[in-house]
Amino acid sequence: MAIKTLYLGSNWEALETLKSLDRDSRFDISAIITQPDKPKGRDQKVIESEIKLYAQEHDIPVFYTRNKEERYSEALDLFKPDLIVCKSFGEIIPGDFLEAPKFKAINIHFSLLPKYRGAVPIQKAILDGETETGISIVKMVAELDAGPILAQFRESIKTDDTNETLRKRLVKRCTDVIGDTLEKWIQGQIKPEEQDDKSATYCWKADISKEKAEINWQEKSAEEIERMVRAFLPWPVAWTAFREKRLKIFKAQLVDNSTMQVNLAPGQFTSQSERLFIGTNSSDKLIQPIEVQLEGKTVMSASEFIRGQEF
RNA sequence: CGCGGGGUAGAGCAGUGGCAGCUCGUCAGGCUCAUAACCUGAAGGUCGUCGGUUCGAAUCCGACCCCCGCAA
Repeated sequence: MAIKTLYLGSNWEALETLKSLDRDSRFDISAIITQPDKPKGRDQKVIESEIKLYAQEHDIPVFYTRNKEERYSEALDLFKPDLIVCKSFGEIIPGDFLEAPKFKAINIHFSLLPKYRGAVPIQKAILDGETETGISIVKMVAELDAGPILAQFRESIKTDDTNETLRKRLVKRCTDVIGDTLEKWIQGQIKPEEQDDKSATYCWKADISKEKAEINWQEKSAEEIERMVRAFLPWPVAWTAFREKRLKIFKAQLVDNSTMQVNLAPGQFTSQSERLFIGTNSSDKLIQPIEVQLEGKTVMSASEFIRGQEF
C-alpha cells in the first residue's frame, strides 16, 4: 500500500528528488506544495517553474502556502498525507503542520548535520575548504534543520568541485537513497538520533551574494579566493574590478609562484605566454583565471580575453 | 517605457566622416634534432539588419534584431 505523501519543494534539485519518489511505487505523491511563479531575469518575465510543469504533466495537484499558517492547515484537510517530504522548499513551516501526518515530516539537507544548518550548505562547505560533506535525512522540527537524524550519507569534496558539480553528485546520490531510507523509517526500522546542538554551525542565504562574491585581494588568501571561484557558481560568480568594469571569474587555478617569481601586488593583473595571472597577498602564490567574463561581454577563455586587452 | 555596455575576418579586440586594421588561429613555404619557438608569404569582411544624411558612412541620425553587466 503506497504511502500518501505530500511533497514540499521548489527548485531543480527538489524536482529530481520528487521524480524519484513519484516513480517509486511505495509512494503516492498526493500533492505538491511549491513557491508561486515569480518574475525572473532581465525582463522580469514570469517563468513557470519546472516543478509546477512536472506536476501538471503528471496530474499531481499543486498548492501554494505563501508562508501563511492557515494555508498549511488547509493543505492537511485537503490532502490528509501520511508523510511529508521536503527538499529545498524555502518557507518556514509551522511546527504543528510537521507533526500532523502519521509518519511526520522529513527533510533532506545537503550537509552532515549539525554542521551547516541553513540555506547554502554546499557553497559554504566549499568556501570553508571542507574535504567532506553529505546528505542528512532528518525529521523536521520547528527550528530550522535541527531535527533528529534518520540517516546520513557521506560525500567527499574534490579539490576541483564547484557548487554545481558537487550539488549534482549529491542530488544523484539523494535520488538513489531516499526511497529506501523513507521505507525503513515508515517500517519503524530507524531510531532517530538527536543532533548535538552545541556543535551546530549555520549558513545563510546572505552568505552567497554579489557583495560576498567580490574578491578582496588584500584580505583573502590565495586559497580562499580559489575556493570562492568554485563556490559562487552558477551564481553570483566571484568577481573583481578590472579597469572600471566587473570581471567575473568562472574558473581559476592556484599556481605556485616560487619558480616563476612574477612580481605582482595583490589584485594586480599580468599576462605571460597566453596565460593570465593575478597577484595575491602571498608572494609565492598566484591566481590564474581560466575562464572569465568582462561586463558587457560573453564568457571567454583567459587567452581570448588577453588578446583583446593591453597589459 | 527601470539603468548601462556591446555586435568589425574562424576567436578576441582597435578604429568616432576620407584606402578595412591589430593579436591569435588557419593555409603554403623556410629555418630547426625538435617545439606552443622564429622567419617569409597567403587566404579569409555585406563592419548585426533595414532605412536616412553626405561627394563620401564601420563612424552621424532613425527604426528593428541579437548578446551581456546592473537592478529585481
